[in-house]
Amino acid sequence: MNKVYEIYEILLAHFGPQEWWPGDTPFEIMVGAVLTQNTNWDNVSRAIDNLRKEDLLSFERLHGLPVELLAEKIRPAGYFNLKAARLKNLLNFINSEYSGSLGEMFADDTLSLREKILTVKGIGPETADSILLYAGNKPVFVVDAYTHRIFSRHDLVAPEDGYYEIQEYFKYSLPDNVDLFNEYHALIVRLGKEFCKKSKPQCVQCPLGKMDGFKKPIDI
DNA sequence: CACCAGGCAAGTA
DNA sequence: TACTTGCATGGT
Repeated sequence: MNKVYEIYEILLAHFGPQEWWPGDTPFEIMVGAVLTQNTNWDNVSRAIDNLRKEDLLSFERLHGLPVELLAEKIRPAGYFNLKAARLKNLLNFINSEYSGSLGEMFADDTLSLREKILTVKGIGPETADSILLYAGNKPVFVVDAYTHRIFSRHDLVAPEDGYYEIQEYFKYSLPDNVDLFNEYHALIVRLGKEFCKKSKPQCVQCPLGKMDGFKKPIDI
């Protein structure tokens, strides 16, 4: 039993299943993955509600919407001009490469699809992996700022480690399972929000605080 | 008032 | 290659 899996079990027991993005369409999940870049999900939710109200949550409707109007709809998500352009880039890519069909896109080989998505301007590693995991149900582990902060504070990865080093660490520590990757990332975000803030290094009530083999609780 | 939130790309040296 | 900066709304 390795520490990475051990932490997963502790978090699941402590928080319960997070049920991220349940019941939504892959298209809506993909849109959310772009809108949530460096942004609180509450704000993203408002933006998605604006799109839903006008029945714009489909490839055809969103692809046909001028970028200026799209920006206006997603204003609450922040960086709205930037994100409108990024969504357009992604939709144009799916249109030209997969005839606008997400089903066709996700039928592609996962690793080559990942490489192709990464060529879209505005889609980086975390957004690409979020789309693959949460919209496409592909076994790809998503690394985010919380993952880096939590696991480096617990001395399981180095502070200078980048996205791919951390992703490899998780990949080789866990079974290749979509549901596990889905739940684990959601649990990490939950833990980060509640116990591992950027400006508050001390995790007094942190559920990981009592584990053997860690230098926890983190003292500052 | 300051700081943060489920990043990314472009600019600088 | 390794930092730094712009992007922007809404909650605490």
